[in-house]
Amino acid sequence: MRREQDRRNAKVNELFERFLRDNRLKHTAQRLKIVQRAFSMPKHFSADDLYLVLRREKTYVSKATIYRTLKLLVEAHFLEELEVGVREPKIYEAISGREHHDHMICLGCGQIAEFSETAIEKLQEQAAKGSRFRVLSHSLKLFGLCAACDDSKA
Amino acid sequence: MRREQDRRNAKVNELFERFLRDNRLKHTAQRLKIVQRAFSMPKHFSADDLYLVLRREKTYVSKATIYRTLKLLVEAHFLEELEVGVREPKIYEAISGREHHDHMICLGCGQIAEFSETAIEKLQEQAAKGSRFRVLSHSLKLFGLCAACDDSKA
DNA sequence: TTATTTGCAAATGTTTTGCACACAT
DNA sequence: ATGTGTGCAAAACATTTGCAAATAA
Repeated sequence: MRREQDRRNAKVNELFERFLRDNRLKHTAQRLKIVQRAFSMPKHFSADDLYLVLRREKTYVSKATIYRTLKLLVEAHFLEELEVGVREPKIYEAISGREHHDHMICLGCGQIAEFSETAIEKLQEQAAKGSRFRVLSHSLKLFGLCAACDDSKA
Repeated sequence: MRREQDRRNAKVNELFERFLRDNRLKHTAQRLKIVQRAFSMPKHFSADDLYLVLRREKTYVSKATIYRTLKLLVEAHFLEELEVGVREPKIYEAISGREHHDHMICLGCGQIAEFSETAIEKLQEQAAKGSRFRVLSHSLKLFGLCAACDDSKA
């Protein structure tokens, strides 16, 4: 579905340009490259993954700029940030209108799978309400073994 | 309830000494001090908090030893480790036979409150089972504003 | 023109580690 | 005696930041 991918890219570009305009930010070659690639990366990637991909295709953008731009994209809700472990790099994923979801992280191979349970969300809200806590965001991660790693360990 | 606290300390000391014996680890002054204080700290503390408390009471233990011992205590299930943010220090809390619980972290004041919902746990298991994922542990954090911070912002 | 943005190198801050010495067993 | 544990300083390492040069508006 190359056509499909192209359409999505065009859409992202358009949204991003509007975002820049609206916030009086500058439209630079680096920012555009970063956004484009961020949306054609594997579902989960780190700042360094992106840096390396760009550089492999001869697009030299400094890491500082990668970090600054990813942060920008998270604030603008183009990307979501996922903390997998304290000393590990942050993982990013494109949002593109998808609903929030949670993650299952395999301790064997590092693979990250997604799931969502609106019922869980409801219970969270309920628990928070009990302490008059206003939930702004949440993070639910299951750590364990994916089917493949579990089998190979059996 | 000073009496109560003393009893708990005695119990922890006993359990810890058994743990050391069972694992053929050495019974050192530093380890004992660290464990004692870890169990009489505020509910949530960082390695550095503990380091500073010890040092205030003239117990000089190196940070390296604090870190090594806290790691040991987590492995031995005396303490649990809580990741509040990627670039923030890890937070520890004593377990002492309590059940697992989740956390609500106030973005205003940093306060950490606890809650637990067995219903959520059940739903997690269910979601995981769908992908043949074996859950070994999980982390659920709600980020938002505690009642006080929410009010002061209104 | 001028306020942003970039790239570089240096700083950050928590945690880990190598190594020589000290110490529990 | 000898294998562990400790303290120190240095390393690790993802991310951030100061600053001067480059560039979009």
